[in-house]
Amino acid sequence: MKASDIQTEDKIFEAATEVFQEKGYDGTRMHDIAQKAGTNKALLHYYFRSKDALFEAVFQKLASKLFSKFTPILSPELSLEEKLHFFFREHIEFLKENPRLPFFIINELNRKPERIQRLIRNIDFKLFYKTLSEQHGKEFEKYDITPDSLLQIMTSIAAISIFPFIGKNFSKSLWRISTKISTNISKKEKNLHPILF
Amino acid sequence: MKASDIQTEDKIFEAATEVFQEKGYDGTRMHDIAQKAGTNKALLHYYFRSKDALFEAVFQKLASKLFSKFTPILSPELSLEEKLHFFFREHIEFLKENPRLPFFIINELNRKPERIQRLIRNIDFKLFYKTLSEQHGKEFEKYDITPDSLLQIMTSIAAISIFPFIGKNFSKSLWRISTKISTNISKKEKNLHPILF
DNA sequence: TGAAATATTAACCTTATAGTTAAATCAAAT
DNA sequence: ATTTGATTTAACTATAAGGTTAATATTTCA
Repeated sequence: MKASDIQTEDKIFEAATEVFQEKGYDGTRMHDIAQKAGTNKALLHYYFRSKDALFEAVFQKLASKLFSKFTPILSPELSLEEKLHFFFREHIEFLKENPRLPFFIINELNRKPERIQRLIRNIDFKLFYKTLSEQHGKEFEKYDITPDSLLQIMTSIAAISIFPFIGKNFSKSLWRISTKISTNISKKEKNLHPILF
Repeated sequence: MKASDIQTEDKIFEAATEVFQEKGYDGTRMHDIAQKAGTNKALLHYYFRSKDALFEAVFQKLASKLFSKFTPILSPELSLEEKLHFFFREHIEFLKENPRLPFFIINELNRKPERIQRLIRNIDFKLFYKTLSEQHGKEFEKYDITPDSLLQIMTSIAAISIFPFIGKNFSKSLWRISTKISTNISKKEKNLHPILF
């Protein structure tokens, strides 16, 4: 095995990771990945057999990378409040470094809904809720949190932290304009479209 | 001009609307649209010249359809609280009927960021904030809402209402499993993956 | 070293897809 | 009914994209 072996395979994998995240499966060209990796198409097939297989490898890696960030929620050392703080701090920090990741995952889960089953199969929700209940039962009662509302609450928390990254380009543009409001004098106050968002 | 004129063009447009929303630009095949519309490819080009042109028409229609839902926010007749109620009720109702719309818009805004400029160009944010201030100035002061935090708050509101639809397939699966928790006895409490979401 | 295993390249193949064309059909007005 | 212009169809073209192959280069290790 030569020294550049793993390097080349890694280069391809990294390039694929970038391009797939950026363009999605349908928008990605094998040629583009090869170019980004500094090699040629044939090598992608040499190492990964097909576009599907390469994509699968990238997806699995990225999905577990994202989902592993949720581990601390089951940690017995943290209070509910600490977990919330931890979640927002760590998770948003992570998303800053991987801004395209949530959108990518959601997009591909939508393109191939079968994936979801495979991802979720491994979760034992009963055990999950039981564990949380044992750790935070009193807090749950205090806040009237049931299995159903827990899921709702967590969805909202996820929404607030993830959404700005999903609509990043859009938010950024809005932000840029909105900051101008404080400093700029409006030049013309004519036609306002009824578009907010 | 014959009677079936508008009908055929409309059929194509509707089919295109469905397929583009479902698969995105890259994932859409002209052939599929033609089939769904009950015609053939050549007709798509006859009426809409190119895939790009057809897509552009669909996108513009859908974008204005979505954005027009935000109009009531500037209505002088409603209080801030009424607007919030109105927003959640109407907007979520609308999303129930067009579940793929937000994802579609975000996806395509990301694929062609230039679109954002064109969409946002028409918004006079200064006037927008001024109008809202005049209508709800006291409430804004009371809640310490500034131009910046207003945008943050609206992003969070949008996030909570839109996100469940964006991650719909995923949420649905989670929900289905989570409701089982209440009724089912766990068969095996073995391997729990550290995956939450 | 030199044979075997592994890596790399360029040229080629096949299929899928956007787009075209030219002929056929149809509706309506003269 | 004939002409005219719009509509529809099927067959075709060009190209882009995924994938293959066979020849060449490089590394490893007996």
